[in-house]
Amino acid sequence: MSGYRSKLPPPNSIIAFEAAGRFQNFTQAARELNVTQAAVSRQIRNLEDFLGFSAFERGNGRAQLTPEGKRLFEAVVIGLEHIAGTVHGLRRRPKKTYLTVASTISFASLWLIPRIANFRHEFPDIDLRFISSDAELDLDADAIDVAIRYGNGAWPGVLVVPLLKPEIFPVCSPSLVKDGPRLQALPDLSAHTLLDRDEAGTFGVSWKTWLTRVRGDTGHIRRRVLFNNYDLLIRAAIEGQGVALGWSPLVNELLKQKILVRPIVSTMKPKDFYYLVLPKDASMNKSRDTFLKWIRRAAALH
Amino acid sequence: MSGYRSKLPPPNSIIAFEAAGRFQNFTQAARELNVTQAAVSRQIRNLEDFLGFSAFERGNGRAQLTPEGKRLFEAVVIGLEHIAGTVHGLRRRPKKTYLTVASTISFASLWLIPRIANFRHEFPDIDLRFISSDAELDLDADAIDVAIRYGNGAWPGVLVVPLLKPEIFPVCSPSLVKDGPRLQALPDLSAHTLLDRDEAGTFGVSWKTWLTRVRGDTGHIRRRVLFNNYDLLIRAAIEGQGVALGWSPLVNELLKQKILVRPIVSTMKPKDFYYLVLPKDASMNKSRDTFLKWIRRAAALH
DNA sequence: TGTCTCGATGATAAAAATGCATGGAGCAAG
DNA sequence: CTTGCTCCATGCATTTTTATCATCGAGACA
Repeated sequence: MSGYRSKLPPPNSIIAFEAAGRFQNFTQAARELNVTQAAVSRQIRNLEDFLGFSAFERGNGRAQLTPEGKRLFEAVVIGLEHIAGTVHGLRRRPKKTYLTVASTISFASLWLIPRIANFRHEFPDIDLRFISSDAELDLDADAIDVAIRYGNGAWPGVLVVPLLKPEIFPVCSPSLVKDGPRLQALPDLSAHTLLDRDEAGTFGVSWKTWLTRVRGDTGHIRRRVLFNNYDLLIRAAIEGQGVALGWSPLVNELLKQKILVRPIVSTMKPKDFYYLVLPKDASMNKSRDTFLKWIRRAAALH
Repeated sequence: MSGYRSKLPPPNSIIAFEAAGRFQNFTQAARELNVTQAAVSRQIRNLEDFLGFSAFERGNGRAQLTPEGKRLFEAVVIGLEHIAGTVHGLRRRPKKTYLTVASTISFASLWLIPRIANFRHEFPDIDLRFISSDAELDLDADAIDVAIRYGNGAWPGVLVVPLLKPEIFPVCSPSLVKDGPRLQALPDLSAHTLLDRDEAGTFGVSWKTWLTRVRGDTGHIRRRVLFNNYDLLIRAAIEGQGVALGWSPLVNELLKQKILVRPIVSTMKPKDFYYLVLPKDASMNKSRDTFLKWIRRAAALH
């Protein structure tokens, strides 16, 4: 007996292979594994280098298991499952740790919450507590481990890491484009109801500001409806009540699912960012580091 | 289902754990895996961090599996064996590759050959061809992939990497020390037969040179026996026929096994090294890289 | 014919594994 | 009860491995 190092492909590649084989799709496997597609591609390549044959038949836009690949896949599933089952039975979960995450209401409801299921699933041992508030919170006083703030990053007494660069552009429901008045270029906005953020909102860009920045003047505005809550504003847009200003990271998912569309390509790129904000004395905290890694990756995928 | 990344310990640690569990000894496991004991120790630590319990009971100079560790070990063996068996059946061995290694006769017989079994075992797919010659060979003409040469490293047209720093000191058989004339300090050498290298040998240090360097003069020499082959010379020393000059990397193994001993601590450190010598156009060659990695590690362990 | 999606790949950056050197703990033998 | 072994742990530096980023090309779809 001489150890499995020489009898088995690189162990990491086996894990990647299992996921890739299950989905027969590297991209999906990558998503599950929380890595990029490129990483999976290379891992599979490593595996195949070791094996000396192709485990996947690439080609027509997909990756299908070859017959050998399939045999291997089945063995891997059985083997890993055997180990994983035992591990599961034996493993002593580390004490649940609590992690407090603060963000604005709109960011939480439109960006964070929709993605958080993935995090809970990946890291069931980390209990999250959310604080959503548009006021600027005191990290220490509220025992906040991580905050997400929009602004210029110049906050004293905290550590600051850029997370997302926003972009602001008109969005509306697909039905409005189809059935409502013409809406293809900036001047067409005059014929529409504009859903606007109540200026009382802390930050946020009003249509007036946006039009001034993008076209130079505001032009004629037929009707404005005001919301003091971006979440409600977007909901109104989804229902076809008018045209809203969509914030890129926040509405991306809705655009992707075609619940909202961008009738006009004009866009505005504010100087400010969404930042991750950490208490300055950020001591070693595994849960927090896990969360940070996760959220930065989630942000990279928009 | 969410992928084994979260259900299994770091995959590499599983491989290390299997070896460590099998030997119940990190040091031996490390040897098998071709890594240091430290590496194994850390891998086990990783595993245990994930598990949340100790897989080994350390303590009295050994590492014994805990009951949980044992359960896990059994599961791991079954799981890995299942995968490895299938891999074994499916794997297409890469075409055997031939690797030509040149060295001096003495280096080959005293250092390389004794260690090469390990290499063959680790990398059965690499076929080695040896060229042993004390003449300086032409790497290209003889299709040599790797040569080991002793000297100052100033060879034109080749790549040169230091491998071993030699040291030269008297050695003899243990019985000679016990039963022969007193042999504890330099002057005692006068009473002994000195086994010497025929000066015709390309390099090599004669007793005369050695004594001059170490003591200033040669003193009285009772009897010299000459060999034109270092291997034979060492063999004579082992049989108790006299005192030889041992070259540190070459006789280390014999010293370790107490087939030879060092009656006198005086030592001489020549300026020259054993070097690995590669053809300058060293194109990508996996077998060669594997061999280089192996030999450098072997050299690190003397 | 554009527009998508999917996988591959070269250049780098980030992360993990390893080596090295060293320390402490037990154990065995003088 | 000291000395010398062997064995595991660990801080620090380095090497090796992995992953990312940014692109590309190929096929699918409309």
